[in-house]
Amino acid sequence: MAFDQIPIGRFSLITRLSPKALRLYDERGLLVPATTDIATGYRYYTGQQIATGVSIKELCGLGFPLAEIETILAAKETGDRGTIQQLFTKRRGTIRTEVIRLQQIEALLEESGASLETMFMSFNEPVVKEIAPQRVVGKRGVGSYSEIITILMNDLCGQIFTNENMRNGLKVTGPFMSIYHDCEYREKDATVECVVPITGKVAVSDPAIDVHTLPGGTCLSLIYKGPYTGLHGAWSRIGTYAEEREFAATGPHREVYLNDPNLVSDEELLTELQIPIDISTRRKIS
Amino acid sequence: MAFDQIPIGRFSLITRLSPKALRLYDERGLLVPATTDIATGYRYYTGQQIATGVSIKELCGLGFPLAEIETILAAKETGDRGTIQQLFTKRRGTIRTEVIRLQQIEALLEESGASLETMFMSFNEPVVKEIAPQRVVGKRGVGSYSEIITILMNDLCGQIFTNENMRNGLKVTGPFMSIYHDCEYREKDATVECVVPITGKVAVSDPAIDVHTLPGGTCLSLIYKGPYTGLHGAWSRIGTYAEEREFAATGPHREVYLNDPNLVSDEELLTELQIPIDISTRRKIS
DNA sequence: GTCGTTGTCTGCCCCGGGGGGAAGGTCCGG
DNA sequence: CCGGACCTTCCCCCCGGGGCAGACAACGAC
Repeated sequence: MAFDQIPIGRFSLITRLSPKALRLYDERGLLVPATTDIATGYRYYTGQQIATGVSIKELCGLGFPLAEIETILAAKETGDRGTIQQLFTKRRGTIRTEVIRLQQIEALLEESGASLETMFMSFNEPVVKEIAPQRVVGKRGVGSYSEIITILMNDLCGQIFTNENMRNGLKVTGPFMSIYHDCEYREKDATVECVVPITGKVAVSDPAIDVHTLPGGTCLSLIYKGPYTGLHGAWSRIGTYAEEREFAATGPHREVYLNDPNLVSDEELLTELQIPIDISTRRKIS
Repeated sequence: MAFDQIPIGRFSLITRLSPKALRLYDERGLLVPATTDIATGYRYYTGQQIATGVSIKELCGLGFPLAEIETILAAKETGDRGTIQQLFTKRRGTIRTEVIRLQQIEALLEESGASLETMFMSFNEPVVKEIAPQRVVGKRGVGSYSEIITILMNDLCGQIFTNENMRNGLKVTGPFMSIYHDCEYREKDATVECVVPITGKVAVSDPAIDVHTLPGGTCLSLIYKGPYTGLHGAWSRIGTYAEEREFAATGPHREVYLNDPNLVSDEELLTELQIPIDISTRRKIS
C-alpha cells in the first residue's frame, strides 16, 4: 500500500494521541516510531503501529500509568495473561478505593452544606502521631473541670512568671496542657493536672507545684476548634474513633490549649486532645 | 502566653502541614507567617494562625485546589456565605462526575476481565472530529458488501498502480476507503464506492473510475479493531451512539481501512468508521 | 524548478502539590 | 562553648503532557 511512512501528524489524527504525547512515548520507549530519519529527526510510523497506538490510548483512558501500559503491551506481546489480569485487578482495586474516598468526601461536603457553622469544626479526623517527652512544671487539683482548671492555671501562672524565674532564664517552650488522671469522666471531683513545658531552672514557693517529665510515645490526637464548652463532644468523637479501631489508652488523656483564650474569641479556640496509646495493641488497621 | 513565635517545625507538628507545604503556602500568599526574621529568613507563626493552618489542612483533605482554598478562607473572613456555598457545590459536582467516570471505567475493567480477547476491541468510544477534504480516485459498484468491495479494490489497484501513473508522479496519500451511498443497510445490491486519496495526475482506461474531491467537515468516528466480519457490530455501536445524542448523518457513511489485510492478521485489522454530521444539529451535549 | 503552505523538529517553561536532598546558616539546652 | 536539632534557599523529580519559539523539511500546485 506504500502507506507505511506515516508522519506524526497523520498518526496523531488516526490514533487521537497528540504529537506531544507521541514524542513522549518515543522518549519513554513506549511507542518508538518504526523509522526515524537520522538527518531530519522526522518520526515515521507504520500501519501496524496504529494498533499499538490505539491500545495505548485506550489504556490511558482506563487510567493506567504509562509504566503499566508498557508492561501490559509487553505482556500482550508474549501472551502473558497473568500479568495483564493482575494489573487489571490492581487497577480495579485502586478505582474502588478512590471511589470510596470520594464518596466519603462528598458525604462530608453534603452534611456541611446544611450548617456552615460547623463546617470548619467537624472535619478533623483523629490522627496517630508521636509525641516527644517534655519537661513540665505543673500542679494537681481536684474539682469540677472548668473550675479546677481555672484555679490551677492561675496558680501556675502566678508562680512561674515571677521576676526571679525571669532572671534565671526560665522559658515556656510550649502551650499549657491539662492532664486528666481519672480513668473515666467525672462531673465533679476530677483529678486534673495543669502543666506547661519549660526549660531552665524554676523556683516556686507553692509546694504543690512540681517539675517532672511527661512521657512521650504514640498517641491518638484530634484538634478541636471552638469554645471549651464543646470539648465534651470532641472527646466523644475521639473516644468513638479509638473504640472503633480498638485502641486502648495507655496513660492519662491530655488537652493541649493551642491558643490563648485571652487573645482570640471562643469560636477560634483550638484545643488538641491526646490519648496515649500503644501502637502494638492495635488489632485493626484503619 | 509568650508562645506566639512558633517556628515552622512546631507549627508543622500542630497543624500536620509539612514544612515544605508551609513554605509553599507562604510563597503562594495562602498562609504567610506573622513574622519573618529578615536576617535569618526564619518563619514564625502565631497561635491565631494555627486555626488557619488547620482549616487549610481540612480543605486540602476535601480536595480543594490551593487557589480555591485561598478564596474560601478570604470569604470566611468577610463572612461571604455565598461564595463558600458555591465552591462547595462545585466541588460536590466535580466529585460526582469523577465518581461516575471511575465507576464506568470499573465496569469496563470488570467486563473485560471476563474475556481478555475482546479487551482491546471494545473500549473505543466514538469521537467527534474534523476531517479535511481530499482528492480521491474511486469507482462505484453495486452488490453485496464484501464481494463488491473486493472487486472494486482490485479494479482500483489495477488501474492506479500502472507504469504510466508511476511515471507521472501519482502518489497515494492515504488509506483506502469505502463510501456507502445507501441511506440504510442493504444485504445485497448496496451501492458502494471505493476510493483512495491521491495527488498528481491520474490516467485510467476504465471509464467508471473518476477523480473527485471528498467533502470535509465534522464527523463521528469510531476505530474498530478486528476482522472485517465484525464490522457490522461496530456500525451498530456507532449508530446507537449517534442516536443517543441525536446526531443526524449529513452524508454517506465511510469506512477507512487503516492497515493492510495483506500485511497483518485478521485480528489486527483496524478500520475507522465515519458518519458525517452537522455539529449544529446536535441538541444534546455528550 | 520554485514558491508558499503546512508539517515537524528540538528546546524551554508551565500546570499541582509538593517530596527529596544538598549545602550551609541558626538556635538552644546543658 | 559545643553538638545536635532546626531552619534557610536552591535545584531536580514525580505525571502526562500543553503551549510557544525558532528553525528546518516536505509536499503540492504551477
